[in-house]
Amino acid sequence: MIDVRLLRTDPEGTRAALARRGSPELLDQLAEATSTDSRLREIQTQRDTLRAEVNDLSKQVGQARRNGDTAAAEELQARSRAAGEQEKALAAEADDVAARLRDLLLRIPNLPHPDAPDGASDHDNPVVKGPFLPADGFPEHQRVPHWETATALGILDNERATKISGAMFTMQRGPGAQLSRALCQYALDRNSDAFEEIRPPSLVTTATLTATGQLPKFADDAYAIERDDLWCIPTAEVPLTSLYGGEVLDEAQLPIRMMAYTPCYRREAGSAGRDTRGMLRAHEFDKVEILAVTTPEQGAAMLLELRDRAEALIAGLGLPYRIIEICTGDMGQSHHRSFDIEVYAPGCDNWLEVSSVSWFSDYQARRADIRFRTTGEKGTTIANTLNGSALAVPRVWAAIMENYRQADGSVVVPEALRPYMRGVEVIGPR
RNA sequence: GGAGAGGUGCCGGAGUCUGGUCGAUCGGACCGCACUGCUAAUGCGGGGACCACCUUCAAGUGGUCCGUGGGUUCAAAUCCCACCCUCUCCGCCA
Repeated sequence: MIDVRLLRTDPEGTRAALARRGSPELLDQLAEATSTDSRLREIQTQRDTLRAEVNDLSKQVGQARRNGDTAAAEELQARSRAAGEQEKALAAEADDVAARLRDLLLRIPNLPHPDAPDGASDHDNPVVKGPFLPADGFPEHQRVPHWETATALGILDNERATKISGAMFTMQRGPGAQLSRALCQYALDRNSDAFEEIRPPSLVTTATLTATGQLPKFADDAYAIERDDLWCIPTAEVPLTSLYGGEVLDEAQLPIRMMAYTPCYRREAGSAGRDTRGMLRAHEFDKVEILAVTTPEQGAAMLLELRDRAEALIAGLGLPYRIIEICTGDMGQSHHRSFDIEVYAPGCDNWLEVSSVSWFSDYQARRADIRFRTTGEKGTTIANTLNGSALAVPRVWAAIMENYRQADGSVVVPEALRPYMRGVEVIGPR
């Protein structure tokens, strides 16, 4: 959620910043929020005045009763009742207006960072690093889609996954299953120098899913467990961001760095029929997420730290990659500034998004109510949150199947993963 | 799932039966000052969060906050209802 005060103190700047996202309806919403906000404050002021009157009269009633002056007490009581009735009506209106304002604000996206590139869609995302490709290109034996290679090797069994759970579910077997786990372990181990490992719940409350921005706007993308009013997490970002929700931290604790491996659940509501083969898009997948809670000043540097860490993981696997920056027209609702790491998959002849690193400024932290206090100073400040996929397992798995495929159809295990593979160095036919 | 107990400020813990003088007793921690060669001890003083108004530096005024949300009342930490969470016992269970 953006700060309502911005609408009052810098309406022009706020409007200009949001205009960069390229959505005209958004500016209408903004105008509506602004007028709703001033209406709310007007009513609140009136309501508070009436409340003060009721409070004051009530005190006098108590006083009169103690003095045994029943007549005066009853007269005061009647006046207080009348004021109370007016107050009640105004309070109800204030609650209505406040609810409308909150709903509007929850749907207004974050302001893009001044340095975020302008653009209308994903076609305008500039490459900011790379591409890093092998000097002599890709040999013919790497031009095989991973699903063919992996199915032939008996390590991918999507047919049976579909039998068990339906379309868009995947299943890895044997060394393929080991490889998935190895990637998780690798990503966690490589960041354990600075990040606390968390094993959070995968089912969360509606409030938790609202804090990170998935609700109310994107309810269709998430799996709901209605009977228990819980939701399956689409990413570890959701529980980790809310971990300190509702708390006031000490500035000295910041930045806080956390990481988690979790399964991720996505309905992929808008993507039916897309990427149906292989491992590129599934309702359930594994991911290691890295996340930070910082002061506003620490945000910019942390964004680069997370990006560097995500990049190091991909580079450490010897995969061809590039880094793109997300332009204003392609940014997610909560994003302030954001980078994607893409790996090249020669078999699909596609750049695969394997990591997305984002700075949310105080947008999520305001929803989650994460604040910090500076020692010796009054009041609190809303924190900043950032996160990045350290490693999205299935797409990296797929990229390995294609980039490490040998002429005989076997797949070499990248050096960095071998410690986790029980001695398997090459995945051959089973 | 059943029975019982409980949820109050940074922490501990009163207040709830008997509604008003309770944003809240007391203690600890913390901060400031005094005392002390330094520490400790002691003494004195100070506290939160959030919203609006007013100034917009400081201060001030009003409102809200005693798990959450409703209700009763002139007035609710206190009475009523629902829900959430914690603890103990029972049941079930990897």
